[in-house]
Amino acid sequence: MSLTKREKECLDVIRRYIYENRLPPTIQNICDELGLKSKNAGFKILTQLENKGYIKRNRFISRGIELVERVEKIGIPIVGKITAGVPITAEENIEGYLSLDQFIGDKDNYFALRVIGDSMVDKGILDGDLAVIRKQNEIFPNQIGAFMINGEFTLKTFKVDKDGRFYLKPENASYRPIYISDLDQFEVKGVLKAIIRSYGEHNETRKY
Amino acid sequence: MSLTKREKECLDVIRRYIYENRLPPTIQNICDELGLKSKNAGFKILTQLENKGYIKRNRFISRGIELVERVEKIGIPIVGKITAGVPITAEENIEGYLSLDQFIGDKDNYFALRVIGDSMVDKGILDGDLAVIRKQNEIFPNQIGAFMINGEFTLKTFKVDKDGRFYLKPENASYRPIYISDLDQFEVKGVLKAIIRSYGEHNETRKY
DNA sequence: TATTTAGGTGAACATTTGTTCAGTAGGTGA
DNA sequence: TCACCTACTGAACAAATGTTCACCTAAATA
Repeated sequence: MSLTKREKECLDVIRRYIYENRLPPTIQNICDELGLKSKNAGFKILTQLENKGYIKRNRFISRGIELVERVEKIGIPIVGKITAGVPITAEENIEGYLSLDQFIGDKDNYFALRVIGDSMVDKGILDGDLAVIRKQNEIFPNQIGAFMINGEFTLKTFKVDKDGRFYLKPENASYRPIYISDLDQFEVKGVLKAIIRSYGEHNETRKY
Repeated sequence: MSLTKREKECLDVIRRYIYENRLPPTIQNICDELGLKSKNAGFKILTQLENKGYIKRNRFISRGIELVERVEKIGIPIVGKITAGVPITAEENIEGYLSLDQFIGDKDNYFALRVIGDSMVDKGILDGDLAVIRKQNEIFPNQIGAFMINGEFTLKTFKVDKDGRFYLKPENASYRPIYISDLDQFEVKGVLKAIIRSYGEHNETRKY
């Protein structure tokens, strides 16, 4: 069932509140955020969201709101295709959200990136993996990081050769290192902090 | 600073409440669990836990309790060394906890396993990775699973050869497949659902 | 012995919270 | 035109919530 504009706004408020406070909002909190003067207005929207299956409510406890959607939506943003020039965590780049409480404390400094291609397989990073990146503009040699080079976004190992030249090393023998010259537009976007890989359903018929 | 018995009990109650309800408890909730008749008793314990740095409190909102410890403790258990014969998720096997809200709903059916060795590197599973396993006693061919064979716990790909014989395939050319005979004590413990790898700190000196 | 500390009870309180009832106003479709 | 929906306001209320004050008790400590 589809959401009205107001219901969607309400859902966003709930998501954001949980993200920021690590616990669900009260009805009053929601009303404040939506600019509603009567708690009843918020109460009704919640009931609608519940009926449409977007939230679950525990009527016996305060703040008893639970998002039915995968809680991925509450955590750090998963960046899909990166649009060059646009800030990484801009809305249009976000594929979903990942909740990894390990990173509690400075969640804002993280984002996740869907790995495309096999250029890092030798380090056990496969196509489709989720790379959790901590935003930073500097990086140590031999660290794996996320880089923007000539408008392209990429995950590689940062290296410095004996002559002090920088290059990005794909961890796959069939790819060549990318040397960075002064002519290149180059930017360190962050450093790899974790890899998360999900295994889906089986593809066979008989179970044992 | 160390905890008194009661403080530790209180902390456990908070952890469990969050785990079960996905939001922090009220003071009353805590008192109920601890068998306290006066909210003041719980209030005081919370203040002590706060002073000792085990929780943070937001005094402006209800349920404003936040665990300071890594929230890893609230999620699914991370199994370290497995003691043969002992249930996998028995206390002595548990290395820590992992919070991965992706698995919300049936968290109880998951555990995480620290990967030891390089027997699965060809599938991008490295030494030290965390393998998230869903408990089940059956598995499809070609799925990666956790198995107990002759008292040893292992993560391998489950295979059936053309003659219908079962074997566990290490994903590393230097290891040999393990055929399962009727003489072997063999058990399927679960199926691999995710791999999580954390990257620690740098090991270089100069940052760029 | 006197005092501190952990661990309570019990009552009181101002707010917050969830909820219900009774309305209002604009827009849409029959 | 009428009914209906979305989207509110406003008032009321019982219960829950966080907090404070006064006081109790057993065990450890000075």
